[in-house]
Amino acid sequence: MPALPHAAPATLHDVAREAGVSLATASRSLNGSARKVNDDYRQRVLAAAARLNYSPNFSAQAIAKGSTSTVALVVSDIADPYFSSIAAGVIRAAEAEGLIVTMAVTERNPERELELVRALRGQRPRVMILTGSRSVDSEHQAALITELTAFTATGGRVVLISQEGLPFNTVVVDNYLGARALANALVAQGYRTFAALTGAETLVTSRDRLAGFADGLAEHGIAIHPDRVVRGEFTRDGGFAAATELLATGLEQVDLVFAVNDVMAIGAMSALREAGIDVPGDIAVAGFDDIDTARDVTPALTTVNIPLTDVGRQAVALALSDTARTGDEAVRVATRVILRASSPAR
Amino acid sequence: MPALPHAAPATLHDVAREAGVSLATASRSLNGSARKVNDDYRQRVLAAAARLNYSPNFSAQAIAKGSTSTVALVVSDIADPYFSSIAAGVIRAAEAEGLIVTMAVTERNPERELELVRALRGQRPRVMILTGSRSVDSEHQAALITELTAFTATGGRVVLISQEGLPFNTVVVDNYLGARALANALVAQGYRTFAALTGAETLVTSRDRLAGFADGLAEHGIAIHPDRVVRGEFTRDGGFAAATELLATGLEQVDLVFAVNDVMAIGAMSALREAGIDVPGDIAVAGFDDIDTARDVTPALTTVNIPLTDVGRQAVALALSDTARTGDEAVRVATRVILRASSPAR
DNA sequence: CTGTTAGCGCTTTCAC
DNA sequence: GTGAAAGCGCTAACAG
Repeated sequence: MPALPHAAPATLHDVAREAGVSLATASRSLNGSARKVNDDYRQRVLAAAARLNYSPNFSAQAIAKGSTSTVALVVSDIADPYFSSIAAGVIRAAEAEGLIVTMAVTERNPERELELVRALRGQRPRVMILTGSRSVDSEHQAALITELTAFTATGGRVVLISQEGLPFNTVVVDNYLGARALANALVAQGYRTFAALTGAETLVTSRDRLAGFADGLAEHGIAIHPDRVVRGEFTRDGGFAAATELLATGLEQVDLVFAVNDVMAIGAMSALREAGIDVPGDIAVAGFDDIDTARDVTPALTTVNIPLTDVGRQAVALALSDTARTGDEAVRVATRVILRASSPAR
Repeated sequence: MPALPHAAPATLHDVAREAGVSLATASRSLNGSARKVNDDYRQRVLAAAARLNYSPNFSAQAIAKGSTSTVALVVSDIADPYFSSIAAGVIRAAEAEGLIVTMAVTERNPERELELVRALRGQRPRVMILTGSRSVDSEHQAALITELTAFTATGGRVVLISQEGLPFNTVVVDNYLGARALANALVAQGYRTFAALTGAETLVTSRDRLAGFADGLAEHGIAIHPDRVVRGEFTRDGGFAAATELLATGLEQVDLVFAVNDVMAIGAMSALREAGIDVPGDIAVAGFDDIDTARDVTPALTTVNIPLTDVGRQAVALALSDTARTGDEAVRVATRVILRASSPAR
C-alpha cells in the first residue's frame, strides 16, 4: 500500500503569498505583538490564513524566538488521585497563561525520573515541575540536582512540590505539622493506641508524616510500638498489603491505624473489612491528603487536607513569578485536619 | 533586580567545535541512525557533549526533519479517574515508543475542545487522541470534524476513544452492550424496579449506556418509569445531586439505581447514605467503568469493567499502526459485568 | 567516512 | 508601515 499523499501543512510563506504580502507582514499580522500593521493588510492575511487553514508551527516559532511555551510536568503516577488533582491544577493554570503542558510519569522510579528530566530538557520548557516525593537516596538525588541545575543555568525554571531543602523553588506542603496536628486531634478524640502504615524508608514525604504523627503523640506521652509500624508501597495496594501484614501480628489493642496517605488508608480499610474487622467499630483509620474519594468511602475517611489543585496552580504561579528567578523561593500551603466518620470520638 | 545572566544552552555547533569535528559528524554521532561514524570521532563527540551538558533541541530537530515525536492527548478532566486511568495507559505506551505526550483538558466544554484541537495542531503532533464523550451537538461536532480532517490531511493521525461513527480511527467501548449485559445480570439477581441517573442528553456515552440498560430490561418486560430517570452532570457531584433529586420524588418501590458511570454512582451512594438510606439494604446501586475506587467503596460497587489503561495503550497502538492510515480503523475493547456487594442477589 | 552547504518555518533586525 | 535578509539549531543531501 503506497503511502497516502499528504499535503504539507500550509506555511507562513504560503499565507503571505496567498495574501500578496511579505513574509514579515504575514508574521506580524498573525502573531506580532505591536499592532504596527495596516488593517487592510492585516485582514487580507487573516483571510488567507483561514482559507489555507494555517496553523503556526510552534517548533519553528520556538526556534526562531529562542523560547517555548511549554511546561513540563513530572508525576509519579497519573492514575493516583493525589497526582491527578495536582496535575489538574497545573494544567488549568498553565492553559490560562497560554502554556502547553507535557506530562511524564516516573512510576515512582528515581532512575526513571532522572532519565525523564534529562530527556525533558530537550524540549526547552520554560518550566519544569516535579512532583512526587523526593527520596533521600543520595546518588540519584545528586544526579537529579546536577541535571536540574544545568536546566536553571540556561534560564529554565524549576519548581518542586512537597518538601523543601533542595536548592530550587518549591511549593511546600507541611507534612510534618499536618501529621502532628492530626495526632493531636486524634488523641483529643480519645484514641490512645496506634499503628501506622508507612511508605518506603527513603521517601521524604512518608518520613515527615510519620515523624509528625509520632511527635504529636509524644506530646501526650504516647508512642507507637515499633512492631506496629509497617512499611508498604505508597499505593492503595501497598496499604492493603501493609494492613494485612499488620493484622497478622495481632491488632487487638490498637484503636487507630494511621496510614501516611489516603490511598494507603483506603487500601487498608478494604483489607480490614475483608478480614471481618469493623471500621471504625473495632478499629479506626486515618489518612493524609484528602483526596476526593476520602469522603465517599464508608466510613468517610479522617485525613489531613492538602488543597491539591491549588498546589498545582501555585506551582505554576511560582514558576512564572519574578521572585522565582533566584531559584530558591518557597511557597507554603496550609494543611488542615478533617475529622470524619472513620475516627469518631470515643 | 537585573535579569540574571543565563548562558544559552550548548548547541550542536558548540559540541562540534569542542570535539574538533564538523557539525554533520557531531549530529551523526549524537543522533544519526546508521553507525557510519568512526568510533574515535564518536567518542570525542560524546565526551564533548557530556562536558558541555549538551541536550539536543527538539524544536530544532522537529523543524529540520519535518516531524515531531509528540502525542497530544485531550481529556475532559484529568482528575476524574476514568480519564486519568486512560491517560496512564496512553503515557506509558507513548513513552515506550519514545514519544512525548502533551495534555489538554476540555473541562467538558465542547467549545473549549474545539479551541484546544485547533491550538494543538500547532505542535504538529504525530498523533492526536481525543477522549471524552462525543456530543451530538451538531455545530461543534462539524467544526471539530473539519479541524481534525485538516489535521489528518497533513499526515497527522487521529484516534477517538469511545463511540464509533466518526470518520476517524477509534477505540470503541461497547457501552450499549455492556449496559445491556448489566441489566440482564441485575434482573437475574432478582431486581425488578429501576431508576437511572444519567448525564447530559447530548453525551453519546451517556445515551448509549442508558439505551443499552433500558433495552436489557426490556428483554424481561421491564421498563424504567420516566420520572425515575434523572439527569445530572457526568461527575461525582452530578451523581450526588441527581440522587438527591430522585429521593425527592420518592424511591419507595425502586430496588436498584443505575448510574451511567461510576463516579456518579459513588456520588449517589453518598447521597443515599446521607439521607439515611441503606445500600444495598434499602436500595441497590450499580455503575459503569469499574474505576479503581469502585471496589473500595462500601458496599463495593457493581459495575461494568472497561480496561481503562488498556484502552489508552490501544489508542496509541492504533494511532501508530500502519492500518490506521486509512483513518477509519476501529478497535473494540470488551466490557465485562462485575457484580459486587452493592447489588446482592435478592 | 567526513565535511560543506542547503534548507526547515518562523521572527526580527535593518533598510527603505 | 513594509519588505529583504539574516539567522535560530539541527538534519540531510551532496560532494569529496
